[in-house]
Amino acid sequence: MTTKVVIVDDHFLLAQAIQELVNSFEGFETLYLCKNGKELLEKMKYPANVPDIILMDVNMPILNGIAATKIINETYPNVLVLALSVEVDEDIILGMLRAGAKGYLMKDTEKEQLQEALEQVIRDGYYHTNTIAKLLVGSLVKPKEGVQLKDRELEFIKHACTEMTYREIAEAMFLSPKTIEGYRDSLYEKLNIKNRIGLVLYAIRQKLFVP
Amino acid sequence: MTTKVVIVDDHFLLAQAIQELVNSFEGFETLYLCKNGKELLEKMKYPANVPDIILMDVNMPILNGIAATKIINETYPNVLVLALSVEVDEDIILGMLRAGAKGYLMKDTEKEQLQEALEQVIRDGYYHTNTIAKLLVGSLVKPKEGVQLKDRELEFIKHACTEMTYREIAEAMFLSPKTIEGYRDSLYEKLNIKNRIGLVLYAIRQKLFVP
DNA sequence: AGGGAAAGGGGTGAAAACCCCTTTTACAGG
DNA sequence: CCTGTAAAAGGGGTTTTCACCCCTTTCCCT
Repeated sequence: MTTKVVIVDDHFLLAQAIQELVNSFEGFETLYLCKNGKELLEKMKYPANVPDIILMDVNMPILNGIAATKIINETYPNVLVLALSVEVDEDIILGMLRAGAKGYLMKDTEKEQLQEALEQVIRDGYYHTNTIAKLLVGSLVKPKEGVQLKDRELEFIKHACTEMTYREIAEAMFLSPKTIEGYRDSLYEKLNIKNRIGLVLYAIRQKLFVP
Repeated sequence: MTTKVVIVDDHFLLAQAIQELVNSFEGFETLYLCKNGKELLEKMKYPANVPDIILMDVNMPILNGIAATKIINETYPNVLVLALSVEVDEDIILGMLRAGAKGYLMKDTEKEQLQEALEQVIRDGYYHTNTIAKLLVGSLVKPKEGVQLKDRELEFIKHACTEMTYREIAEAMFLSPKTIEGYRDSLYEKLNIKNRIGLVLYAIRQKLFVP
């Protein structure tokens, strides 16, 4: 019996291309392609459309890979999700794995490695390259220093990433300038930074603010 | 006679996949794949390896698409370069076109569109989607406000994107704090910004500084 | 030779940012 | 009801930044 694969990727050219690759592997066939997570979930409502393996892109519009994977894992625990991405961002990779992806393939993978991944994930239930394995270990060593930011602080940070003065930020947030200064000071403490530039850099690196 | 195509992309899986697509088109065949511009130029030293069309990724290590395209265009003016990228950054698209690319394909292109592009570039010498055409017009309308920054100013901007005070920046650049303030003030003027945050945002958006 | 950028340096006052510490307010839990 | 805690607001003093002025030196170009 052949293993049924579904490819979810908004880069349609890539999706079609991978489809041809997968179809060329013995014992594998592509059921259909999807452009995003939403489309995939719609399809999978019909039992005939539930595959064995989903090759899932991470960066997609509408319903991204992480969210989609999470839902898949809860709804169809027997479906194996393999992440497929150019993204090398640690947070994103870990996000996918936490969401229940059984492996993470870079898009510069060789043809043979894709086949290997598909076969291993069927056999063992997971597939991890050395790169990803190393990352996993790293994330255990450094447990992601859980600096907990409150809603109001996040809002403030976003404002701080503009040319507004603190007085203007205070007005925009309907607070006293002094309160804003309070937010700022406690953030400086928590995040171990010295001035507003540090705050902006933190925000950008944590993707709280997109420049 | 078949049209010979070469695919240059460090995402090897994608490259292989596109290869299979291209080979499935009537009248086209893939000569070989390359992982970057350097590899391509090495190959093309042998006349038998000079293709009719190059499908060129933009983001590559070692020798990127823009640089490679420029060299190809000077050395082999008869070779048609089609850019192939996920990149939607206006500067990069324009860079590729200025470097001599005959078209710019998004990686979410449909199979049929790729075939169309290959055929049209052979027939007419170019291929542009509506999206790209619109971009081209836009770039003519807004002639890229040529704010000319001097070396010393660029150096200062990079320092300004850190938690250093101006005094510290002055020390790092072996200048008087006053000179630094001079740079700052004239940049505020030139760039039409009000404070250091604006400068940081400008630097990031212009890719002078990568966070 | 002279005019004009470009680069480096300087002064001052006002505003903003920074830092520490207190008070008020509000509200949940014993 | 009282208490503890956390958000909000504030006071006051120091440093930094900002936004104006000003000057000299160097170097390039016609």
